[in-house]
Formats: sequence, C-alpha cells, structure tokens
Amino acid sequence: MAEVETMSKAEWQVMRIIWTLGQATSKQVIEILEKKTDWKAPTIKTLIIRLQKKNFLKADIGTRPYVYHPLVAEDDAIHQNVNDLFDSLCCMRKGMAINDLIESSEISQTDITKLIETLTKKARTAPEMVECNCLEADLK
Amino acid sequence: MAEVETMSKAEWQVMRIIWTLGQATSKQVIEILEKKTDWKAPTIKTLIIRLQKKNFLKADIGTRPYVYHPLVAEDDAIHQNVNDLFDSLCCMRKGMAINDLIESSEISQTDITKLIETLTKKARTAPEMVECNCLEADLK
DNA sequence: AAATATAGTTTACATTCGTAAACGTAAAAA
DNA sequence: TTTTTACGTTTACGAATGTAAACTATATTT
Repeated sequence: MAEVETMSKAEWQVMRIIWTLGQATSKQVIEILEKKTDWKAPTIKTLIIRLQKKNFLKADIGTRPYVYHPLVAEDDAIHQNVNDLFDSLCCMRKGMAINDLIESSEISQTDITKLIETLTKKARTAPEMVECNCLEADLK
Repeated sequence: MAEVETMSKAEWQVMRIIWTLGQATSKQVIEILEKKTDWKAPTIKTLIIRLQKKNFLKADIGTRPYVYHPLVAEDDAIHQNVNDLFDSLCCMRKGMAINDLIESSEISQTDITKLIETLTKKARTAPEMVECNCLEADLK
C-alpha cells in the first residue's frame, strides 16, 4: 500500500492560504504568512517545497512566478486530520470532546441546525452507553 | 512563560492506559501495548521515560516496581489536543468538521442529549454566518 | 546587454519522535 | 549468598519538523 503522507502543523498553515485563494504564488503565501507568523520567507519556501514532495501541492510550471494548486481538497484533509485525532481518544470521551468543541467554536445558525439534525437522526440508533476500549487490542 | 510540553501520538497511547487504570506499573502498560501495537518493551519504556521528563507522568518511587501516576487529567489533555487542532482549521469549516465527527463516532444517548442541549443554547446567540479568517493576521 | 531584483532549489542544523539495543541495579529464586 | 530475573536508565540512530541561509536561474530594469 502507498505511503500515506501527513501534513505538519506548519505545512497546514501554508495549505490554508492556498485552499482559501484556490491557487497562489509563493509571493502571496509569503506575504500573508509573514503577517500571521514570524516565519522568514525562506522558511515558507521550504514548506512549499515539502508540500510538493508530499503531493499536497502542485506548481503550474509555465509562466514564471509559479502558481501553486492544491492536490487535496480542504474538506478531505480536515476530515482526515480530525478523524485521525479522534481515533486516538477514549471512545467514552468523544461525546464530551465534541461538546467542548461546540462550546468553544463559532458555528453558524445553518450549521447548528444541521448538527442538531444529524444528532437527532443518530439518536435513533445510538447505544445507551459507550464502553471504554482503551485497554483492548485494536481489531485491525 | 513555561514551555508547554506536548504529547506525541505514541506517548498518548501510553497515557491512555494509565488514565484508564488510574495508575499502572510499566509491566501493565507493556503487556497491554504489546497486544495493541507491535512495539517492543524497550520502546514503551522509552515512552514512559519521556512522559516523565515532560511532566505528564510521575513515578511512585518507594516500592520497587514503580507505580506511575498521571500528572494531567485525561479530560484536560483531550480538551487541549482537540482545541489545538480546531484552532488550526478554517473557522468556516468547523461546523462541517464537527458534523463529520458526530457521524463517525459512537456517541451515547446521554451524550447526544447533552450535545443537542448545548447546540440549542448556542443557537440563541449564534451568528447567521461565520467568516473565513484564513488570510487574516492572527490577533495575538 | 549588463545590473538588479525575484523566485525557485539546495544545503544546513537543532529538536522531536519512532524505534530499540545495551547497560546497570534491585528483587527474587536457588 | 550467588545466580537469575525483572525493571529502570542510558545510549543510539534514522526520519520528520521547525527554522533558515546560501545558491542559482529567470525576469525586469537601466
């Protein structure tokens, strides 16, 4: 099976810019990140290069200031990361963790409605209790 | 300000065991993790030592097989991690991310009720829309 | 065309992490 | 009490990450 590349925290910041803009030149990324962080331009260049090596980013070679395009969708990457983190949590505590998240995140009315709907649907088949499996061998 | 230590993925697995048991000897941790992973005993020992250095774990020196105790609460650590991840996501997409999470996690009836309640409360003051701030300088 | 500025690539280096062997010391067995 | 076993500590080493300087090639200005 193919090696699954992961994005580091710093690399993620670069992707955010490019995802938001749809595509971007290194100059754009650098300008924005120099405001958000105290990284120097060469640092950001390194991140862009690593993202290309990891196949998260592709440069449009053609005209000279290259234009970089994402090779993965933001939603997919978010999904991946968030799920990856939750996989490592104690099952019993995921509900609480989600509750924390809701409390500390800004969420739009539309999203809230959707979440309630998802939960309501989920309630129809949800177990009374979720058992902790932290000591059990992972069924792989 | 004091250096904020972070737990690596592998270290987290060790903590899970100890959190669940309340306290544990290295032998217990090793036995369980040898079933869950293919780490060798010395690898697990290293993780325990690093966790002590990082002040996540403390050994009860007194009787000889040391008994290790967590120095941070599981809920706090989860909170920390989950929030840390969400801080790096595009605001606009947090709702969606939480929705994904709900769909892919087992959650108990009780927790679902609680979540709906939190959301309902939140709806009272939630904005119509959340703006993306991925290109803005972090206000720090 | 030469000089300069831009932007992409290579190299660098310390730290953390995954992974574990080797080593030393205390406890248990012979 | 000597031997063995269990367990804690030190050392090791490559890969990934944060961080960036130096170098090179292309584009722009003079």
